[in-house]
Amino acid sequence: MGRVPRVAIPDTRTQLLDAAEQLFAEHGYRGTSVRAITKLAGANLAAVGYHFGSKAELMAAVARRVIEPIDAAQRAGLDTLLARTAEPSVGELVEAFAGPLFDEMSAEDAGGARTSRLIVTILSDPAEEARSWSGPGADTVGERYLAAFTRALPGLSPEELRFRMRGMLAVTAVDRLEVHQQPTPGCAPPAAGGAAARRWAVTFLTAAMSAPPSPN
Amino acid sequence: MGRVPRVAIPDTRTQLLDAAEQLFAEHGYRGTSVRAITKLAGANLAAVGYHFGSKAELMAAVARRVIEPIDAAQRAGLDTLLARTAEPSVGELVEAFAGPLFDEMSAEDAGGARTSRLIVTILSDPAEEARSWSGPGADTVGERYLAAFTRALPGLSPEELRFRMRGMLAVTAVDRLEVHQQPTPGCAPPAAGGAAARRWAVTFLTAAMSAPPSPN
DNA sequence: GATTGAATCATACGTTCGTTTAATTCGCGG
DNA sequence: CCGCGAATTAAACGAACGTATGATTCAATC
Repeated sequence: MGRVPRVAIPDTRTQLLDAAEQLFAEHGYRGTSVRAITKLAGANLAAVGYHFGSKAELMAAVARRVIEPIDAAQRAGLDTLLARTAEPSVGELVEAFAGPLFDEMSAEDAGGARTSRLIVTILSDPAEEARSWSGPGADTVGERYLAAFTRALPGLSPEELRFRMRGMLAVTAVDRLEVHQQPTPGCAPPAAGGAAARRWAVTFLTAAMSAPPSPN
Repeated sequence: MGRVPRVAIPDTRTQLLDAAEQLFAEHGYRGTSVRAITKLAGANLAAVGYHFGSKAELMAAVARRVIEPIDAAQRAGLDTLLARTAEPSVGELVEAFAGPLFDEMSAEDAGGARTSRLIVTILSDPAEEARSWSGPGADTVGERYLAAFTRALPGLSPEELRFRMRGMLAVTAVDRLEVHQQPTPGCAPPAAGGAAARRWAVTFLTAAMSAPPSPN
């Protein structure tokens, strides 16, 4: 289906990816037109169709490019952790899981803001298309962390553990989201920046994950 | 600007609100057309313009109707808490704050799924319009809880406390979101339902909120 | 029974959307 | 110098969008 250029990697392609990443992050998938993307990229309107096939496939390519380094960092962090000890602590697992989400979304540069916004856009988009944007990679690394947390937190039911892991993702994603989108006039900006938020998140999430099981 | 009906409360109006709430929750604001809303409501295409003025004002009305009972329950919970003791515990504050978010979004009925989905839609919509949808009421009750948490958690910087309160909202909203939108084929459904999720959330969030301040 | 005004209706307007088509440009190997 | 294919371009397509308009229905009022 998707027409694929046969030989070289044109510069227009990456410029389209850059423009799409920025605009999708700022205005959402449906709020961004192909015309706006190609205009920002300095390309022709038909370039999206030529290089990616459709607007949806362009979004999928953008999502893959954004998620891949985060996924790799989470995977590597778990690998080094398991290479050192067979039973990592909850705090170490939280750090390895949530840390990359902050490293790739550093608040200092504009790219971090776009990344966090884009991830929330993907996670919260009601379209079924969005479910295929992230790809299967994120699931497998999630399953590995789930197994590691299961060993670190005996006595916790699988359902409650899944709830807590969803909470981890929610805290990192939504926090970064509001930081970047809301000037929040009545509130002083968090001048500390992304480094502080990363510490706060690890503290917050380690305590949350370490909580004893709920009484049933 | 917005034409307002002068005398009675027509049934069409609430049917439009119901249909809009459902469709906005399922497909997002931009993904829902006025035509789809009026068709589901069994009303004429022009009914939205007549009763609400525009699609955006309809969304604002839907958001107000959804958020108001949650806001009232949070306010009432804090009131009864403060009437009993001047210094509520962290766990009590978490229960009073996060509890209504689960009560209004009970997983058993379809309305709860719509509500949670809709709240996430509002929170994550990149449009500036969305910022005015929730109204100022949520801010004031949030400020009251912030003050109460400040007294319950001395030694925590205002910035870190704000981070943690954002985390509370994120956990409840996004958890409910994924529960309802993702069948997650490889995962058994959380048969326990909303009551268990509410206990899990209170446990999770109480531990998170009670964590000692991060080292700076 | 005529009048009034809220409510609903069919319909059209102008715009914007994603996609497609066909022509054109351009670099490079033959 | 020619031709070939990748890349880009201009232009148009049909569809769907939000909104506005004017006619029409209908129950309550005098």
